[in-house]
Amino acid sequence: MMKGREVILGILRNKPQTGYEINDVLKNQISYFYDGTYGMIYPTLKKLEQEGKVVKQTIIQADKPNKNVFSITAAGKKELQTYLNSDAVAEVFKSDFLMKLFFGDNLSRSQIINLMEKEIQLKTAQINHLQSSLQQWEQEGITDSQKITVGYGLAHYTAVVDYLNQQLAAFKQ
Amino acid sequence: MMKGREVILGILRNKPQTGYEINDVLKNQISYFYDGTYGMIYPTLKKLEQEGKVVKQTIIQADKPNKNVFSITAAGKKELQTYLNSDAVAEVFKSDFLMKLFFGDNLSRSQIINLMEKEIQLKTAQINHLQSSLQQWEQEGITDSQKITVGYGLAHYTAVVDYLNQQLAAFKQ
DNA sequence: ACGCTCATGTAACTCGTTACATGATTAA
DNA sequence: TTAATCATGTAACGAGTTACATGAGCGT
Repeated sequence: MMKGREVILGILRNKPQTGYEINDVLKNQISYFYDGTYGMIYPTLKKLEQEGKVVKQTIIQADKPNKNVFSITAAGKKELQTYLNSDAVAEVFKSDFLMKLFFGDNLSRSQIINLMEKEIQLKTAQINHLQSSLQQWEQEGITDSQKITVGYGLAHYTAVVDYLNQQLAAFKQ
Repeated sequence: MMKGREVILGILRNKPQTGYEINDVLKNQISYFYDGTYGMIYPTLKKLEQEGKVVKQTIIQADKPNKNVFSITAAGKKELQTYLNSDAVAEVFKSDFLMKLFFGDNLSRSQIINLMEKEIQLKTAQINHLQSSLQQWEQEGITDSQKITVGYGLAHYTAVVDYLNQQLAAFKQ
């Protein structure tokens, strides 16, 4: 399974960026299949720099905090490519919602309904997020493969929302 | 997000079981939304025992290795219930496949096709696994909520397999 | 002979999380 | 005056992974 370092190398593959900007990409562009935090980003960039996989350039700014822009090196590109060429391993999926449903023998009827309704809300919000992101990327440029990843996310989320709505209706009767 | 200890307490909630049997449940019944290994199971059982959340009973067997059967205690049930009553947090989803598709600008056409075909195979196998498990559980007894979790998994997998087949066909043209 | 099922565990390690720590500018 | 945006980092901790270690019985 991919690690933070590979994700960061992937994000830097075409364009030098700061840790702050990397966080933005994580949150807005690939949050569907990966999530990371600053506590991972900065230490990983430091390590990649020490290994010569990325190089840092400090930019002094007057009205904003200074920033460190990282670019991928040839060694970094090589590591990324090696990862990209390796076999994809099975996804990781952990669901608190399903866990609660599965083990919640003695949850009340209303608790189960509440659980399902909240899950539907969460997923609906994620669908909206993906859809609005897609519109933005289409303007900025997105590859066909990248479009497939977004479509994959939408297919997944809409399927489970439809399923849950249907089950919820049946459950309420 | 749920942790191994909560999953184990959930598995033991109705029936005392050994670490070996817990592993079986993880692999066959809830692998869709959780995965764990012996390296997590045994240390966690040990810790839960020290905390008085489970109790161990050793059973001497003649023709097989001895086994340690763990039962949940009142304290364990309380912890499980507290977890079950807490708000469900967003699922964790990490996909090596989507990562490779997203960052694979310079993968060849055939590599992309290969990636998608393997993903379809993997997911199809998981659909078959879920379906055959469902049949078995229906004989052994499964609650309505548990049936919903399996249906959720099937809805998810079939949606993405359909989507990928469709995209693959378009991509190949 | 070979591999599967049953059965339990530890030690080292890795990766990432959470919380902490700082601080200026700008828009509402 | 309050929150958001821009911007970077560390330290302690937690949870789980991987690899190792052992071994009998049963079916083909």
